[in-house]
Amino acid sequence: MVVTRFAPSPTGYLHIGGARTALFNWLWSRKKKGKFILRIEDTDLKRNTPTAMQQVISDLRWLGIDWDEGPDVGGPNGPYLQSQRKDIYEKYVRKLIDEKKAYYCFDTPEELDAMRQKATAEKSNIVYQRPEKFPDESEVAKAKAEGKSVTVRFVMPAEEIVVKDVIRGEVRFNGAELGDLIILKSDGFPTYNFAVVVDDALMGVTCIMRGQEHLMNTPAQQELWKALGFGDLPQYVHMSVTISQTGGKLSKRERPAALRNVIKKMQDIDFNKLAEAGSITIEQLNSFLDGKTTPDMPNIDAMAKYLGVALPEINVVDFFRSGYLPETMMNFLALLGWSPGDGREIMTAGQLIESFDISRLIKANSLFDRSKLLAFNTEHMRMVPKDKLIVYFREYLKAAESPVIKADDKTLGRLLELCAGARTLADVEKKSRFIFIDSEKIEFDEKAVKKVLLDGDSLLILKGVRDGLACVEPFDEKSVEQMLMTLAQKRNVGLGKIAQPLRVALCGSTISISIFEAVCMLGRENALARLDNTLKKFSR
RNA sequence: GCCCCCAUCGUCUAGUGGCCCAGGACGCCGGGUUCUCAACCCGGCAACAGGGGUUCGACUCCCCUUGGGGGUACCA
Repeated sequence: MVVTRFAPSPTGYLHIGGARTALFNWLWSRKKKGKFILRIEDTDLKRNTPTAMQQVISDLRWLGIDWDEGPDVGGPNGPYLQSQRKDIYEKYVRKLIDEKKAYYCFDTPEELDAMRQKATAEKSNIVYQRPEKFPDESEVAKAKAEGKSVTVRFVMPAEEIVVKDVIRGEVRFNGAELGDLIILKSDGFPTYNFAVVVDDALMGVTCIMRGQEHLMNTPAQQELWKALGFGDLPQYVHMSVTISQTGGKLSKRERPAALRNVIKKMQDIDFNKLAEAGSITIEQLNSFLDGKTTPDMPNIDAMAKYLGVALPEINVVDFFRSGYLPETMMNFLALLGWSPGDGREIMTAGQLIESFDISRLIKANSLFDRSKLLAFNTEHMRMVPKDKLIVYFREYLKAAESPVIKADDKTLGRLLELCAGARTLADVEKKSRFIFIDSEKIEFDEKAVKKVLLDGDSLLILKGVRDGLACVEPFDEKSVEQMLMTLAQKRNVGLGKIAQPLRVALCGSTISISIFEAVCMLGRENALARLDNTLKKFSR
């Protein structure tokens, strides 16, 4: 049976690279009717965020990924939080020490740092010098009593280590250059490289699919696996990584970096107000602008909101907030480094599972291209069943705190219909929100007013439109359209000359849903009042 | 510095020695349709990083160069 896993460390929201790794593991387990495990790698106490695990879980669920074993659903191989498996790791560390495959060390971080610096200065490779004789238990007890830090290192065989990778074939490493890695930290927790091996083996993982940034860790993990006597090695699959448009691995750093660039390019920023908006001090802001420190994501987001700039989406939630569908994300991510081979691109989860195969994973890194993502979303907006789309839309509106949320499901459905061909849920919201806000709160786009409202005899035309709307019967989309068409014919102008001024008069901008339908949704009274308002406001 | 991985249109990719003067998709450009935006329809531009081999024949195999990415932690 194929058993795959996704093992994030809970440091924040799930970002797009992690989501892709999770997705491939999930697809493969589903395709092979095997198991998919979610494990949380939280052995670094310093880095863990208390809410991060929940964020990762909800992001995965939003994407449509489920798991057979995990911290929230349980399973026979738990616990699924590494921080709760300390005793298990200790047992295996003990085993290695007893077999002389691992040994105690008493170096302080400062000493190790000095060794590294010396090596860098000499431009030589840093390999830990294994002692002639391994410290025994009495020495350990003594060191502990003296308050020295105690770690455990694995004895790396000084020979060629060949890793068989599904994507890359045989990759050769020199064990002597790898050196003895620490497997148990002085705080008693295992290091990543050790914990992964123990957990993957104990949880029965047969296929390890992860980013190529882990390829260098693999020879050590493989040797550890063998030294621990865990039997058949798992399949290793080191996928290409997703790189960002600015170059480099797609990472959380991109959002702060983008904000920093925006701030530097902008003129007349009140830095005090900006810091206040971001809930940070002016010193912290300056330090951030100098590239020395990075505020937390909520502070970054708050500042971006204050400046009215859109930061590049990096985390799964960013895409949700920008109005993308989970179907889109899954589909698009799956096509980064993989393709079904028959030219199909737009696919449902079912189709992805059906056609997925690790043998078709490609070696080269790929760039995350937002304009193609937008095109994918446009397709999925069309494909998702209407009732499901309404649910998504409502979730989006809620998160965006949009006034459109006041609408009932029927209206939401109608709005979605009217916006057939829209690229994102955000577009639908933008085109319809004017219907749900008070007339006094309509914001007029300066350009639109100048170009459409104050152009020619638009205001005069609007007076005619007003009279027409006042008496058109019945007050429905058809009749309104008919009335406006007749008006256009009478004045011998195109419909655009009538509809555009009306649009700007009612919604303040040149972009909205069908204006005939919008008029009806507003209702006669409302529409007339808003029209009067506008007329009064812009008539000289 | 050292180690590892990678290299087809701007981007995602198809391509496993002849089917390829390289196919699809997004984007872009031109045109059409339209009450706006989007969508839609028609047409167009656009790539095998460079240099050596191997072979009757290389996008496909080998080597070098260049370029890109990753790693080099008591992070994961």
